This record gives sequence, C-alpha cells and structure tokens, in this order.
Amino acid sequence: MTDHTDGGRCDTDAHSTQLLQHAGLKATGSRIAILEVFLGSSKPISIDTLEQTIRTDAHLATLYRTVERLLAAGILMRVNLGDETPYYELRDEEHHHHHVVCTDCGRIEDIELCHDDSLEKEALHASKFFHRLDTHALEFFGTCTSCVPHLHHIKN
Amino acid sequence: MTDHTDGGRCDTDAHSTQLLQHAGLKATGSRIAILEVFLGSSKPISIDTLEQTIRTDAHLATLYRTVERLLAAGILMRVNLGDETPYYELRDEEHHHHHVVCTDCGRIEDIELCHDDSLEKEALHASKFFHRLDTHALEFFGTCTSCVPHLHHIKN
DNA sequence: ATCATAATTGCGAAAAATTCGCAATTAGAT
DNA sequence: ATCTAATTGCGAATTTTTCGCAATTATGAT
Repeated sequence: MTDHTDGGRCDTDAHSTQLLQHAGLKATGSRIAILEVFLGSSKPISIDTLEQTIRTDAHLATLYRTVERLLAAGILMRVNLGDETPYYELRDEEHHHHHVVCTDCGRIEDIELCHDDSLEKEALHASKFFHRLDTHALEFFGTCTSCVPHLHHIKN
Repeated sequence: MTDHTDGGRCDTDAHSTQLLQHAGLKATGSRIAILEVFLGSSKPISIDTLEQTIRTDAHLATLYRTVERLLAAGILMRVNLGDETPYYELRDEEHHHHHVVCTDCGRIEDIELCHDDSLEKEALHASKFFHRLDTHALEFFGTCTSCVPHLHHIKN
C-alpha cells in the first residue's frame, strides 16, 4: 500500500503514531498497538477480539478508554452487526463502505455502493430533521452463499 | 377474557395477542404488556426504557427473554442508534423505515426512503455474498435543527 | 539531556448489564 | 377440569463496563 517509507517494514506503527498525533492524542504504546489491530484488519472488531488480538497486553479498562477516545477523535467509528455487541473500525472517509452480514454463520464482508451521496441527499430531502448530516450506517442481513447447504433442517 | 370488543377501545391488547399467537407464542400477560409498549411507541426502545414503561411489572430476566423470543419470531427487530445500547422496535414490513439520529441531543426520528428495493438490489449486484438477502438497516447521523443554537462554543 | 506536568495506564474493586437454574405458575389443548 | 409444556419470578452467577487512585509515561520547555 503506498508511500515512500524507506524500509516499508512496519509502517503501521508510523501510521498509528501519525493518526494519534494528528488528533492531539499521546502516542502511547497501548494506543499504537490498538491502532495496529485496526489497521491490520478490514473487519469490524469488538473489544473482546481486540483484547485477544493485540500484541502487547493492555488492561481491559485501557481498551475501553482508548476506544472511546479514538471514537471521540473520529479515528474509529462504531459499527452495528445485528447482535448486541458493539464493534469498531477505522473511519475512512475515502473508502466509505457498508457491511453485509450472514445471520446464519456471522460472516461479514465489506461492500461499496456507489450511491452514498445520493442516499444522504435523499435523507436530507425526506426530512427536516438535520441541520448537518455527518454520516450514515448501512448493513445488509441475510444468508450467505456458504450457508446454503446447512439450511436443510434448520428452521430458525 | 377476550370478547369481540367492537368498540375498538384497547385493540393494542387484541393486536398483541394476535401477533403472539400468530407466531406460535403463548399470549401471556407479560408478553402482551411488552408488545403494548412497542405498539404504543414509534421509536426504538431499549430494555431499560421497556422496564420503565411497561404497565405491569415483569422481571428483568423476563424482559430479556421475551425480547429475544420476539426477535426470533420476527416480531421485533434490533436497531442500532450509534451508542452501545441495543434498541428494539416492531418489525413492520409494510412500513419499512430508517432512522435519523442527532448525535448531539440523541433525538431520533423515523424516515422513509423510497429506494429501498433498489438498495437491496444494488447490494446483491455489488457482491456475491448473499444467497438470500433478508433485510437491511440504515441510519443517518448528524446534528438536528434544534441543536444548532447550542453549537456556539462546542467544537466536538 | 533533564525536568515538569498533564495525560495515560494498570490495578482491583464497584457498578451495570445479561444470563442461568430451578421451583412455581399459567396458557392452551384435550 | 385436567394435563402438559412453556413461561415466569427469583436470586445468584456471569459478563461487561466503569471508576478511583497511585504509578508511569509522552511531550514540550528548559
């Protein structure tokens, strides 16, 4: 992916640091490690997975606090996947995307739709609610192709 | 108990019962009371609000269990409003709608967009993920008109 | 480099949210 | 009226999230 980093070895580290400092947040070890997890995965991540995935060991309280900071800083965004668990992922204006969720096996994938702008425009027209519309979330739910064979006996 | 109240006085009760029996669920007092709450509100409801709103007193465990059943039965659906709290609302195929959320004051409103079908079609085209697409969720986030005056000093 | 300081972390405990097992109750069918 | 399986209440157990505070650390100034 891009850029003239000299070695190009672990630029997620550099990237994390940059993101943090840009947001006026201290670039601490935990934070960098946390951001690395998000930079390394294209899928939404729960606090739980974050804890299991992070390379350092950060206290759970730190994970909660940090994620909250990163949300407030606009670096992360919260994602809903149809279950009770809150998920988070990097907020990427340029690659705005949505999610498809298999309600059978829980598999998730990203999806990019073209008409996002028109969606927001439509929303603005359809209601007088907003002074300013910041963003939107869109998820599709259904049964994925890999799950078809399983559906013989299951009714639910 | 039930009679053909032709007066149409409290038909939420009748409606609840009907919904339940249709789904093969026993029409118990708690369930009816719970459904009445949902029938009486157009907005998504959290377990917490449900507990405060319900006219009878049902044990919290019952609220959790019942909501889960109603979800499984397709009577309720889960709604995400941008915070950590799970919300629920009646699943109404005919009046499929979405939500606009003010991230400043938390106000919520329903919104109906016309192009829902084409949205799902687009999603189906954009990815090979689905065998069957059941539903989708769409929420818009921003600052509502009532909140504009407050925004003088607040930057975040 | 060293220092000052304000932010961040770890820690365990507290609080809140959710689930569980089981006995008592109840809706719906016979 | 009775039977039966589903549902409820209850308190306890579990899980998730928050909190206070002392120890640590990143950052900017010296």
